[in-house]
Amino acid sequence: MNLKSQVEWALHCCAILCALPADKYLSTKALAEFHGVPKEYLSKALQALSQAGLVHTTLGPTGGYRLARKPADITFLEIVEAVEGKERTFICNNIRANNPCRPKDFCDVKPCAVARVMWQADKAWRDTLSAATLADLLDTLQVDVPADQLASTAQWVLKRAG
Amino acid sequence: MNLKSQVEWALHCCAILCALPADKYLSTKALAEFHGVPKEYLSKALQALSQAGLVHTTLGPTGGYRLARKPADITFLEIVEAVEGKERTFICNNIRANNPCRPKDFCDVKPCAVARVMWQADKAWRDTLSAATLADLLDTLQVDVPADQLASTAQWVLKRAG
DNA sequence: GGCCCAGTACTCGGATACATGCTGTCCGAGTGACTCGGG
DNA sequence: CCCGAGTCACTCGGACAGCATGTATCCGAGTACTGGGCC
Repeated sequence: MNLKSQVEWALHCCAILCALPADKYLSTKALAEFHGVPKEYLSKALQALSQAGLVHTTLGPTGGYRLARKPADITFLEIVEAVEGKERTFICNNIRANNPCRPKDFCDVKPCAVARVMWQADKAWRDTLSAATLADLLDTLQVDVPADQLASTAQWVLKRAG
Repeated sequence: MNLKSQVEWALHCCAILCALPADKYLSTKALAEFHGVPKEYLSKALQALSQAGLVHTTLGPTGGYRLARKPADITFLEIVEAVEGKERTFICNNIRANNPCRPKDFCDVKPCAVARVMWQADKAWRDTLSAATLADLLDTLQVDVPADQLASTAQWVLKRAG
């Protein structure tokens, strides 16, 4: 049970898109070159972000992606769910129904007790992810990454933006 | 990114093993029939539990599995990790290293900021799972499941125990 | 009758096929900006 | 100089291999019960 690598790519791409002027777009090609990942496959992740309404896209030359909202209004959870789907990680097949001691017509009022615990953990995971926004990530990067590297990266983005 | 169905099976099997007298064992065959799952494949999950030291096993006609510890001393996390592995769900490939604006010999002191957030969520998930024990599950079942069904199930287990 | 021993039936455990889904690639359709020729 | 058709670059979406992992199955190794033979 691993998250797909597309999740990592999507998160990093969103971080880069934060450095983009409001009226500009950055293409899949630029994002793929920046991160050193296959362009065609990365586009799948970006399409998912687009369908989820997290990024805005335009066709043609100068086309590409930009964030649809402010970094403070986009959470990690939204990005992860856009790529991985919103389904819970634990799927309950209700195998308790196979219990031979159980009446055939027995009707459960509550979900399986095992599933409830697993879903509670799933919720804790999602709550943590929804508490972190892209703006928080940017703040962290301000501390972690040397200023000159941040500046040159921003310039690289600006140069490739259309 | 879904948990394997073996996780569900392992959890339910542990719940059933709780109803077992301390000196008895329950075979894979019995557990498989009880839950309506393939015997051979279920044995894989039980092997994982055995290797993790959560259950004790014996060979021979009266052989099978039983819990290695008291239900209050076995957490959901231990069972889940026994089957799914202890690795984090988010694996960081450090794609920030591919940033063209980054000095080639740059050495990171901290893990990637994106990964840190993802790992924090992963920790929240695991913390929730490690807070729930099999004893808690039994308490929940006492409330959810009719007493007669619990009793007949316990009797079924006793009958199949060797 | 009691004890020992070989056989048997049953169990776990590892090794082996099949299916599903992630990873990666390719190509065609559609769209917007740019270029260039004509008025 | 202005306008319009054509060209180009880019996105989007689907279709297609390759591979890893989950799913399912089979067979061998080992152990406890069982029945018979022997003392």
